[in-house]
Amino acid sequence: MKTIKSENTKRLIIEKTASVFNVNGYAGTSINDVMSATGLSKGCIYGNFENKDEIALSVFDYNFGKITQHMKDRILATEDSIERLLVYPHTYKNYFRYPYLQAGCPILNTATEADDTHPALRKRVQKALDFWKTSIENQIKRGIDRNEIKADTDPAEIAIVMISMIEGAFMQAKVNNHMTELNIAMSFLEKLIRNLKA
Amino acid sequence: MKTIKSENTKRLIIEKTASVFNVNGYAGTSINDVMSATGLSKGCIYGNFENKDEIALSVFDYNFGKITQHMKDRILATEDSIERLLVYPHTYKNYFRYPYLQAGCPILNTATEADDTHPALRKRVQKALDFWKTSIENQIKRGIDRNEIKADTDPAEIAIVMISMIEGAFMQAKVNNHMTELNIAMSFLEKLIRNLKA
DNA sequence: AAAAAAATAAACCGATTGGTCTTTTTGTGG
DNA sequence: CCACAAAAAGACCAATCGGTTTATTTTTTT
Repeated sequence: MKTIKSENTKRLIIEKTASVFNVNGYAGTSINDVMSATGLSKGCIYGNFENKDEIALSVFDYNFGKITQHMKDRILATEDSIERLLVYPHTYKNYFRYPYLQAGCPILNTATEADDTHPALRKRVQKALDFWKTSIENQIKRGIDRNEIKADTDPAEIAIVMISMIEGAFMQAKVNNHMTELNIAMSFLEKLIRNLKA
Repeated sequence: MKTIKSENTKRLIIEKTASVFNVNGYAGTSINDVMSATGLSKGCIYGNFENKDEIALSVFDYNFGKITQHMKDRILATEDSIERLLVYPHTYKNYFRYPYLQAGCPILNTATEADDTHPALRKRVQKALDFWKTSIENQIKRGIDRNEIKADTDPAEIAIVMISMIEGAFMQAKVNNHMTELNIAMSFLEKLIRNLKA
């Protein structure tokens, strides 16, 4: 019988280790790290999660959910399709403002680590990436329907290009620890998006 | 006194573990992995390398060197600046043909793992990334001088956009285990490059 | 307030980690 | 062919790994 308390600790573990996993990676994060991040004992952690995998999976969902929620809020704040697409470069240009992006993009981090080594985690990233791509495509289709975006725009192509540019530029920002490349890439992406205007 | 033999084993260790580190990452690769990949004993490995760090660093240099050499060869095979720039999307479109890219782009893999955790490795990635960016910039500048590329082209901007698109698209290819996104992104990049023509 | 159940703490487990040390093998110069 | 040094093998080390088990505490139910 699940109690409120156990759900609380479960959430606490996820929240407190969200950035730990994002920084150190799956292989780089030990149960000891989880213990010190949460202040909980090993027994407590294994009482709430089956194993390390389950924690990592939950943490990924949590991190991705945070970004998704943020994007959704920002996108729904405007009606114009072009403005909606611009939410992505705008957000990543100011990524340091968002705690769940400061440690790096969870998709990028998890993808590069899990692609060859962790099937379950990899599947999550695949789904997340597909969800993201579909969201962008839908916004573009909506824009075409509303005559705000050129009719000959290829939604899939633009979605892929947007994701590629964001993730690639983000990688450079993280490794260089400065925003120069990210800003330039995001400004370029903005130009590209504005060029889609009907 | 360094003998030829020791240099040979050192090279063997690097070559045999190059893909192992690229697949499993630094934290995910153990000395045991190095032993089974090389068929050598622990004593032998530690006789040739100070520690795991030194192996990882050497392996990164090796992997990056391989790609760099390949690009250099391909680029020097043509005189035209646009064609030279196109070498990048062409190569990554066919990355599966190149053993040192099959396990993933070492820059991307190392960057996402080392950015927050491994200063020495991170510095290597920074240098590699900077070298790559400068190379592209120089090709663009050369193209402008030769009147093959539009004079108002911003070399830094194009270099950053190219690297971002390649790395971001590559990440998607690896995590999805198919080429769709990579092909679309690289085709887009080709269009973008051809558009630079004076 | 007592009993039952759930949650947490902490001792404990075998396997594996990166790394060292000693022994054995191997290649080389006289 | 022998002596010597370099190189490789393998036993060994403490620390840490993910995970289990048992004991204790806290919460809930009666």
